[in-house]
Amino acid sequence: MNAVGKDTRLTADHHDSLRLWLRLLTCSNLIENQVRKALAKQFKTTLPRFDLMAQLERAPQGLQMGELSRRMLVTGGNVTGIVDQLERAGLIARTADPDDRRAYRVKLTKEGRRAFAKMAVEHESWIVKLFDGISVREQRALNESLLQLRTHLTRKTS
Amino acid sequence: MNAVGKDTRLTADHHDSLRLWLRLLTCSNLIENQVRKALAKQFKTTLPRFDLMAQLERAPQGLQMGELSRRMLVTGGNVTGIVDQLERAGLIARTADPDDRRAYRVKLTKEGRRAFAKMAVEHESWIVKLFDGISVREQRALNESLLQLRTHLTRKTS
DNA sequence: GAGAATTACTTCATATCTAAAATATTGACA
DNA sequence: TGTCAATATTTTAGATATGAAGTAATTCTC
Repeated sequence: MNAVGKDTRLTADHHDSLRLWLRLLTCSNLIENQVRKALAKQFKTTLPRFDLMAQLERAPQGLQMGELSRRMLVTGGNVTGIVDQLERAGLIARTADPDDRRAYRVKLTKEGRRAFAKMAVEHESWIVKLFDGISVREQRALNESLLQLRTHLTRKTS
Repeated sequence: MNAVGKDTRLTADHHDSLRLWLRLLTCSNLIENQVRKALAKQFKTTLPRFDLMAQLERAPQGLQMGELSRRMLVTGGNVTGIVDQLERAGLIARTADPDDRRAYRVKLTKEGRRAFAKMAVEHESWIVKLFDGISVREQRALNESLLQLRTHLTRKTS
């Protein structure tokens, strides 16, 4: 392949990456908007609050603020605000961390667990409905590709 | 397949959809965070501003506020705020729409076009770097899958 | 073991973002 | 042609977001 041919190919690849990123973002935003609207309508809550509760649900021993921040891919200041809101609503609680007096251990309250359980069932059904029509084979392929991409990005951006 | 078997399979599929969505969101957020930081560091600007300018770059005749809102997948009120900021910075301009006195036609200024051209080159190189290490074949496959998904979601959510 | 660097968290200023209400203009239609 | 729903935009209140600065506790290091 000559120099011009190579340049052309590289340029095309560049545009491929860009287009890939834009499509990824669009798909993500389309789903996010649907879920946000459904959460607001059916449960009077928001996506970040649901996300935070979902993180806690998977960690019954509780999570530190910093750990929540890392898992949710948002800054610490942001987590403070969301935790404040959920705590005010009685859905989660800050408990003292026995090993580190700087840190909290944030946990779901009993009411929080009950509320989340209800929302999680509905949430899953919304997602299933959104993907309904995409073949299981295609979904599995996408799932696998995105796992690879996530691994790649995590390594690259950490 | 008996009833129990079918239930099991359906449940597994449900979890597949959910996991697919979470991976999509994570990948999207990881890239978004990188791009946001790079835009802030190198160009003292933000992702929504860059996005809005990118939309205008592709539409030399200008776009109405509502059209920007639809293309960016955000609400109209949000667009008002971002346009205000960019206009204050002299990068875009609201011009009267000759056919509709309710509407503006938002356009890049000459300075806006110049500024965007510089940013776009860098932006593309960041994206290429982020995907560097994922094979071209894999990127194309993902690209194709996401196009399908986008089409599917657009139909489903409109 | 005292001082320095690090870590965990909050606070602050500012920029997005949404949903809903308000304003102005357009277009359809009886 | 007057009325009235629909459309284009802005404004408002409130919830997320970020980055940076501040406070408190821990850990590293000599």
